[in-house]
Amino acid sequence: MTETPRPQRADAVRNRRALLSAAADEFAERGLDASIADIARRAGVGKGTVFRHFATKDDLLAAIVIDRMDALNAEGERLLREEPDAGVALRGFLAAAAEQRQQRDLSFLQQAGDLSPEVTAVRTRMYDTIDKLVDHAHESGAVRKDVTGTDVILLMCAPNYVVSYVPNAPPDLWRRYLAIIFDGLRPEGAQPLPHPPPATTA
Amino acid sequence: MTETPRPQRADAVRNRRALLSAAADEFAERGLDASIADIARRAGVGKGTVFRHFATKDDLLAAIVIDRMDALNAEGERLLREEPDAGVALRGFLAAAAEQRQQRDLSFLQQAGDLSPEVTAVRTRMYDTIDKLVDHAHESGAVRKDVTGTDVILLMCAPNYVVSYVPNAPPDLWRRYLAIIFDGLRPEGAQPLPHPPPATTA
DNA sequence: GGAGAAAGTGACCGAGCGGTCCGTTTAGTG
DNA sequence: CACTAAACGGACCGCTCGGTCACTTTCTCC
Repeated sequence: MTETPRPQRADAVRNRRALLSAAADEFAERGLDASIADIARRAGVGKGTVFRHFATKDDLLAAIVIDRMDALNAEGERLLREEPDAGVALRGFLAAAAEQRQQRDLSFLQQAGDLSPEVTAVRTRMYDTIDKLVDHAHESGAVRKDVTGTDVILLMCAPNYVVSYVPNAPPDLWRRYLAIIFDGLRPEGAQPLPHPPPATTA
Repeated sequence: MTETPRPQRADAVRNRRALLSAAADEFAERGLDASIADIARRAGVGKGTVFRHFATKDDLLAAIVIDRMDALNAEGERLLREEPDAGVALRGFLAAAAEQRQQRDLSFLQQAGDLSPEVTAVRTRMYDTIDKLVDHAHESGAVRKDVTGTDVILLMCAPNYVVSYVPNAPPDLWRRYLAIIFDGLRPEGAQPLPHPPPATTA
């Protein structure tokens, strides 16, 4: 039943990879409204080629988002499996998220809404992983009980956001703000939170 | 020496006010790329009128930014004068900042860079006020010593940022995240910070 | 109420965008 | 090597945007 969809031509796979990489760079430098023309030029191909590989600009963006979220989720699952200290695991995940986004300024990723069912799927998977990390951290007492997985998802991107307003920020300044926020998550001396958590994000 | 620059006509001041209000609303709803044409329509004037009052779109934005930052700074100075508990004062200021930005979604304000010397001036004034609030909080022991004024400036907008990813968020959800972050600023049980603070933002 | 300056208006311009289309090039195959 | 389908390229289209300008309307003051 499975069709044999004639493998892609060599130049096509090469160009697709170049395009993905150029797009990530370009989005990183100019934000979400980097132009397709610039991306094409950076990848050394014509504009038409971009649309041959990705039907719309959003599809191109979705491909990048899926790639990164998948990698991040994999790291989360690895920590879940291999790191016995639940607090260290959660913090390690948050660090990985911040690092990935800092490496090439990928903060634009956050602005990407629901681009496609695939994006929604990989995001849901990642949210599940985060929920598990937070549950374990609750059980081990590393994180205050009134903080939910959704809270952590929301706070996850805050260090990068904060750092993005520092011109020429050193590449690991985010560690400072992650530390402050993580301290806010710890149970010691925590004040009761003034507002119920939001429902889980769809 | 002071010239007497013939006061503005009545319709001019009326339209200017309408324009500022319409622009704030429009920017709040559509972000920074709300179009001048839409703003003009909302204010009930022609497009040409917008440019009569504000030479460029950036000038219009700058006028709004100055307005809001000035108000916020005034509140900060009031707290400095009237609130004896330095911890309460700092927290009150952060709450005022979050509230102002939430009220009409003004998160776009953060994205506004250096639009004009006036913006830079009012921003510098506000930063001074924040520095004083933080200094007092240090002295009274309400805030950990290794957190600087610049840190607070950077973290100030994080609650709004976080909430902006919750669809149909209740209007004071920001309080939850301000509480978490503020807990991270308190000296009790704080872990040493892993990275030096950035230099004061110009 | 009338003169003149100030303010308002919307058609218009040029630039840049995402996306299309078709003639051309090129990788794979027997 | 020759042939074909896949992939490429870039001129082109329609649209929207910020900003301009010549003309009209409205306020203000005597």
